[in-house]
Amino acid sequence: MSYQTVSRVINESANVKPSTREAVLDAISRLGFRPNRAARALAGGPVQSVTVLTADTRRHGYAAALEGIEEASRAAGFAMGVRVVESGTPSSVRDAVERAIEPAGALIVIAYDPPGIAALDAIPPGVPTAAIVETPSGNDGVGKPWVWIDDGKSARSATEYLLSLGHQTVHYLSIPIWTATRTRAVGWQSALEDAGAPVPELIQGGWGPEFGYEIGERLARDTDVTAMLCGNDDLAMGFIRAMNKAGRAVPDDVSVVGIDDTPLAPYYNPPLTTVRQDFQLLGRMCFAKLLSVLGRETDNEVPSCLGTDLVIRESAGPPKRSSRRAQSARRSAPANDVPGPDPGRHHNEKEAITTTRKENRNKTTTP
Amino acid sequence: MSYQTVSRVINESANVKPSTREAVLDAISRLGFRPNRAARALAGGPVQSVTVLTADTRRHGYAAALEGIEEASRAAGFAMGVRVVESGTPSSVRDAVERAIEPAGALIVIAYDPPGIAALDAIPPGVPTAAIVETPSGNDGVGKPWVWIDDGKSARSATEYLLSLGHQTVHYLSIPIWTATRTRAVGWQSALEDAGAPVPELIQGGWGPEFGYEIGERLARDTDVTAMLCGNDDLAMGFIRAMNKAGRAVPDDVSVVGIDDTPLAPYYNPPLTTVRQDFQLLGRMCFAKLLSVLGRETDNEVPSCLGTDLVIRESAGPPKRSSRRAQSARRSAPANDVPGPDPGRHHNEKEAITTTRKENRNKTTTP
DNA sequence: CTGAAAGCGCTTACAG
DNA sequence: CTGAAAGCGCTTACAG
Repeated sequence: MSYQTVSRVINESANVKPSTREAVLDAISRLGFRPNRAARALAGGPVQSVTVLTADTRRHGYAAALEGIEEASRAAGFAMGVRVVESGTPSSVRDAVERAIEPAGALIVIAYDPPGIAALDAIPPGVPTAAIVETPSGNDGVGKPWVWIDDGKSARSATEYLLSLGHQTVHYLSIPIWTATRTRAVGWQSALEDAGAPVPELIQGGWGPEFGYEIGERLARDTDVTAMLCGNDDLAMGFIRAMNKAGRAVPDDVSVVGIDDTPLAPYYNPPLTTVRQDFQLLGRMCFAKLLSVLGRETDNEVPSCLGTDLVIRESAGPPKRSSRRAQSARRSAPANDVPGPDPGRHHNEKEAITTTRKENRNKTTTP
Repeated sequence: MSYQTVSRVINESANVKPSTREAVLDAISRLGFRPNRAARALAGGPVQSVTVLTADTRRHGYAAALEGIEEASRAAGFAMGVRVVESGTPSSVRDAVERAIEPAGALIVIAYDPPGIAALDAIPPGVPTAAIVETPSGNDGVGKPWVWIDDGKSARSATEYLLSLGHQTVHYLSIPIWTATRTRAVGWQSALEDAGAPVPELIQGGWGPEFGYEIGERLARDTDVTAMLCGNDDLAMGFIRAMNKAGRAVPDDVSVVGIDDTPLAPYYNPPLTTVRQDFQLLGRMCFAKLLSVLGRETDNEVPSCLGTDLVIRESAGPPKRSSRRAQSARRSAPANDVPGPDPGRHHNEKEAITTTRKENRNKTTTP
């Protein structure tokens, strides 16, 4: 029973007599043997680890995706590394990529921002890679080991919901826009255009609540703003806080809808109406893509695009002081009948706390 | 110029002629040479990677610590892996530990919960390890490569602050208590005892806002509760939300103080008074401990214990309907003069948004 | 100061 | 089906 045979058993190669396989397996468990990853890697064994290249580890989408990747990779017996890429010169990005490749052999990159996109671009050919990206324009994503969330639809359905409540138009406070695709902005704008509503100027913010707060202060006295869609929940919370501070009530004076459905969204004051995006699942999908790149795909094709769901809570409602046009449109605004966290069923958080509601297509604004 | 010489240059061993060192260094940068980590590890080279064993990657303390570890490890040229340990049988924990050791050679464990504590216990001797732990009782922590936050002081200063506002006593909604030390609870209780205030029964919750919400609903009608200290900000936010839902105003009807100072705390409604605990710095300290375990310590001794700061915002104030004893104590309650996020300086978040205030020791309640 | 040697623990062809 | 051989890229003693 030589070492080579052990290797064969471990790597599940064919051509091992069942009885010797048994013997080896038995010895392995008896002795607590565990193969040395470094030696395997050196000898050219199969890749058993990923490192995730990302510009951030804390913001909702990133952290949740990381969690999903960790779960999936652990389930597959992979080790997972994390390496933060900072924005920098092309050569510093290349350096970061090299250092990420080296211990792992396979890469996942979260390409939501310039550092991430630069890192994805800098990966030398031949390195097994999967990526979480923003919605690719056109057919750019087909055939690539990429996954994304259909956030254009997120913005669209949130905008449509706000219009259906009777708002004359919907303002949009965006997360930073880097790519040419700007999917969320496009979803928002096209929803307005389809409804014949005026398209206000897009407001660019950052990722954190401080930007929402800052913009909120600036807009607090602007009564034209009755409905605000925010590019993520953090922006929405910062914005709501600024409104409250300025004495404007949410949703009575202004409706606010976020995007993401962060863990705190149901417990904000008021509970945040938002669009749920399941980044954790996205992370798992991305790892599945990587597995297929490595030639270890499961039977079924791994999907690339993940849908979203509008979650109606209490931060949006019909406009209070109706303008001329909103007035006539007010008739069928759906009642907001979801009063917040369900007391009795909090353990079953996902199901109990929120009411999910697929798109609401009642356009209430008339051209 | 043989390979051995290159190795010597890379590992900064002495005894290399300056001119050859130059030549090697030059060739390295010209050729973009990068040593293979697997081979180094195999050949018994120095450890250049850590894996972090943790039961969670998303909750504030964990995620922030992970971020700090990542930064510090990257700065030191280390690769960082993350492996989630679930609670399980001793043998499954041991297995997780083995799998974490193998690709890295060095370990950091976040031992805030049973899985983390079990993992720390299961590490075989000889494996370089540092840990983030709860405050050790007595002298248990001295000499060990452990770091912790002085959260007993967090709870104490928050309790003292609430008492100084004129509250007769302070209730405490705890995060889960696993260890015998229960530092936060002890800090709270001793602050009450020192002030001669009655000690209400401790309420045990979980980590997430849903527990705060649940307890809040249960206590909403209990007017004895005028001041609530929560074991973390998530609990505090859930609790406040339940109060508001039940028609009780914060801080007018009940004061709430959290612990942590999460990124959203300044933007909650109302902005949360809380005790800042810098887990990111704690993560960096922990990595420094690991470096010293590996014999690569910096000149200065790495500290083990990290202090905290009370951050006064708007969720706590003097009691409104004063009870007999609080009445007489009401005199010197400090005014709450921090109105929330500072509009003009939001980029400088840490400095601008909050007002930090070291312990406030005016005991206002008399025995 | 700098080569030549041996070995870290595995894997992949190659013989039997 | 299962050994013996060679090598992955480095490092650490050992000679010079």
